[in-house]
Amino acid sequence: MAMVSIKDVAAHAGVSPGTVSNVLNRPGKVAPATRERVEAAINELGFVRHGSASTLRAGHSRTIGLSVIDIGNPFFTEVAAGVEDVASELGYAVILGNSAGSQDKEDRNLRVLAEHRVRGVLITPSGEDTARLDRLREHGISVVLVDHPAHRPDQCAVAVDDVAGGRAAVAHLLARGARSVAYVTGPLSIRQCVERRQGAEDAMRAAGLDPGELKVAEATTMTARAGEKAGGDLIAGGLPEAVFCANDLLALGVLRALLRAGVRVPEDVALMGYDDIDFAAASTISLSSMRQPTYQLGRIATELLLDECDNPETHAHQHIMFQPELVARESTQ
Amino acid sequence: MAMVSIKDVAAHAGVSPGTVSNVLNRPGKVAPATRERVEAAINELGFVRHGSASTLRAGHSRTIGLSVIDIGNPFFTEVAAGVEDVASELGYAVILGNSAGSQDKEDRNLRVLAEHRVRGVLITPSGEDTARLDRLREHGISVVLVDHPAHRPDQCAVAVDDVAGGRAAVAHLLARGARSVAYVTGPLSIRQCVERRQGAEDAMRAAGLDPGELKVAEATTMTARAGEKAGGDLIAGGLPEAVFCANDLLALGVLRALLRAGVRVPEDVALMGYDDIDFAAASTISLSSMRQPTYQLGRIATELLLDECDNPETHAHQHIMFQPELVARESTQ
DNA sequence: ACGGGGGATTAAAACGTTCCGCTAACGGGG
DNA sequence: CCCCGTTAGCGGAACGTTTTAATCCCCCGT
Repeated sequence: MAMVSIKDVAAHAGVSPGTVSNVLNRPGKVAPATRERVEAAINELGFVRHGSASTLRAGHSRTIGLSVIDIGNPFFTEVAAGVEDVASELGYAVILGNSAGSQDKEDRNLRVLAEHRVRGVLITPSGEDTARLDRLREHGISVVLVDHPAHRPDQCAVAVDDVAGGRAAVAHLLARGARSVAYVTGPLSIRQCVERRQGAEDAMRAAGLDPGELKVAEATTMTARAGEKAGGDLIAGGLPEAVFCANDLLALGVLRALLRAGVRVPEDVALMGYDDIDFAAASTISLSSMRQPTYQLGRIATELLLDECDNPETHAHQHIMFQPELVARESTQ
Repeated sequence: MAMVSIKDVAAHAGVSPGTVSNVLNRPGKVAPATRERVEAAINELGFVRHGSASTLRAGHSRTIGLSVIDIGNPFFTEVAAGVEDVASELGYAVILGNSAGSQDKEDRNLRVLAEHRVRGVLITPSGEDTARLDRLREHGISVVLVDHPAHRPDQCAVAVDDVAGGRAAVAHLLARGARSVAYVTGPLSIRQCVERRQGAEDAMRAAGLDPGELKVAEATTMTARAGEKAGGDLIAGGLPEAVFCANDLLALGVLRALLRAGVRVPEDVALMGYDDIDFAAASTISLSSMRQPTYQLGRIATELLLDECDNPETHAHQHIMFQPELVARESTQ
């Protein structure tokens, strides 16, 4: 519990506290001999800068917040890895918040972040309520949206084109010769699910089919278990020639249901997932999927955020929209 | 950027800053009428307490650190979910650090945590170097080990019995009639891998077999890709009757290699994983595995840590050792 | 009517750092 | 040898909160 402060270091090195601070923050400003002496004292005493004091005085911290919808989902995990890598490279700490889809929890998390006077927040919002984010901005906290398009022009956002993704996925299925397609989706309250459906319908239309014929099966959660159930329903209701799932977890569940029922994949039914999580390739019948630059999403969002924080005058807000990439594997031949 | 401080609130409510502080921290101490007036002022002005100032003065923060080895591994993700839930319930923020198996990175992360004067740290250490953790304790930061036995008595730790897990897994395989068993492991620098092997050997011994006959295949990483390669090697080198893998990712890879080669699972080869991640059950041939109370690991570790922080005088250090549970699925019949 | 007790509130001193304005010292050009 | 420019280092105020000791005020008992 030996709290050694900058003053102790100063005394030990025979300089003033201000000089120690300079060694810490602008080493170039201090004469080499003095610097060495101070550094020696720091090591000898085991001094660790008090971040809170620093934040208080300097007016800003080296901390960012990350608020995700489901830390259990490999998609967000990979985003978090990207965020953590960049933040750690630049000496920033990451405070993690898991909203678990609840706006209440998200609010609580944002409040904690505000109290910590984080430099900025990376968030995949749970809903479309932008007021809370604007409130953060009023407190001088930058906000970058992750996997979500921007609400407003003076804001950075990094997203992936879900409409294009849905379109490419279904176009791929149709190109294989499928004429009937089912869409297994998560809750349609989720923006991504809606936009992927929209893309799927676009693809039907482009192929001269009636988009109304896209058979939509809505699962209550986006898990393998829910996918298995949806797969069973599909079998009971008459199989289409191809199935497009809103994410890989659903697709793995559907795959399992089909194989159990003796349906051959892809011969009888072609199957596509979305996200290209690791397990898509590792599945026994490897799963075709739409790859998103997930890790990059996290990296770039963090880079934008820190640029906005560190260079507010030169920073240009950007709305980045990635294009997903089709990965064809066994499940679609 | 309207930084409204406790002083502004005080002025607006016609009280002193001290009273506002009391409303915030010991609402009971202040007369109801005054309290209401202050609360109204807080809402009206949109005041948010400055956590750093609070930390600086109070000498401790409402923040804990979480340092894991691989945030991409579903095991740690689930631990993190448990940690986050408890922390959030008690109003603590969680600073996330991903050591990615590198001691350097872990060191950097611990330094950041120390600077933030976190209340305590939850860590799954990358190696066996305990000095760094002791240094944290000297700075008054409590440390709780997660998925790792305690280094010392005056310390909490929450772990799972890996020797027992390895023993149960291989005993299960032997009980099915297997006489030859292979162990597909991650790097033997990882404690868990070593202990699971030890348990496996125990089980051989208990069944009257020579533990030296356990065929050990060491993969460089604990991923499905590495497992697939190991599976190929196994096939090339002559198949055992049963395979035990150090985690589920490896097992899924082995499974894929076997099925591709036309080996029937479990008829020709029985297969066991470890961790019981969600994808074990979702695999086409569902995978038998050793279930660990992963989420609970995170929850309980956090509860212990916060108890140690909040009730230092009554807190009793605990070394909790969970027993893993065998989950038999298709891959072992 | 007076003194005292106790609850509510205040004033002021920290906490450890940063940063700004100053001084002192030094060296080179005139 | 003086003056000026430059640079190193110092002193001290300020950041927003918590907390302790002191003050105020009201009311009760005598």
